[in-house]
Amino acid sequence: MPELPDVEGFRRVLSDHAVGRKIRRVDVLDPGVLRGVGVGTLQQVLVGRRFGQPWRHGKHLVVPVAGSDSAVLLHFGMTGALHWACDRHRHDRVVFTFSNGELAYRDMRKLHGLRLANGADDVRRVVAGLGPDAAELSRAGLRDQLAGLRRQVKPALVDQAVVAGLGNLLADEILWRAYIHPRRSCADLDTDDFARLHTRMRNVLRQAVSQGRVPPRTTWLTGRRDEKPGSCPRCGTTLNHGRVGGRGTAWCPRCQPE
DNA sequence: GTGAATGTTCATTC
DNA sequence: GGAATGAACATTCA
Repeated sequence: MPELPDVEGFRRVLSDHAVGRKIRRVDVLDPGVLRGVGVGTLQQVLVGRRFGQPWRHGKHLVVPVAGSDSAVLLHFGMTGALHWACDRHRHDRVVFTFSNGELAYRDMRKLHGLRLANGADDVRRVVAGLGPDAAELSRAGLRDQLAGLRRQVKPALVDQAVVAGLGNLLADEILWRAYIHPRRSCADLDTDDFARLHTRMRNVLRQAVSQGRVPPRTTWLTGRRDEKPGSCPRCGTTLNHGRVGGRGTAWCPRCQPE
């Protein structure tokens, strides 16, 4: 689930409820999600302190710890989420308790997790390997990242080192809207292709970010692909399904010619 | 039992 | 060196 819009939603959850509140407790229900930090250290650094304003780059969420140079780094893998003031769930892995409620880091598959950065350099290293954030990317910026790459366009879009924040579903959604076949080479894209790609990307992100998720609407490709095969929301043609860059991919054979 | 699932990383092979 | 592929991580679901 978590792509850029979802992580932006988690950022808002944190920002709306938890920022500035004193952290009363940190309960690690499953140490399996802690990466490179132990339970004791995490509690020592956090309990009694407050979170500062969280920020996001791509799918990474950085949560500064006020009054220290540490920061909690969150990545949600494929099944992670932040929930506020919820009933305990079996996949809650870490729970932060504040005076006004609880914040749970919930993750079924535990593919990623929670790290602790010590100092600004540590934080910088997180972002260092990532491309520009998809939501901030200008048209020229997008072209700069993709133009001339001898790769298929979909694998390039989901490569976090090229553009940060797009995942499997969003990439398919954007390509479908831009009338570009996922297997086309970046090197083949012309000025019009880049223009459409950028416009559609911004549009999809704006709508998805406002909802904090990729909307399940049936006017979106994302809302139809699970019907297997499902039909194109625009022209009604039966969708194609295949593997591109090793990932399950859906596209409309009519709107997105090879 | 099998395969696939919205993510990332590492090894291998062309 | 780049790019594509497959496996690995842990867990659930069809």
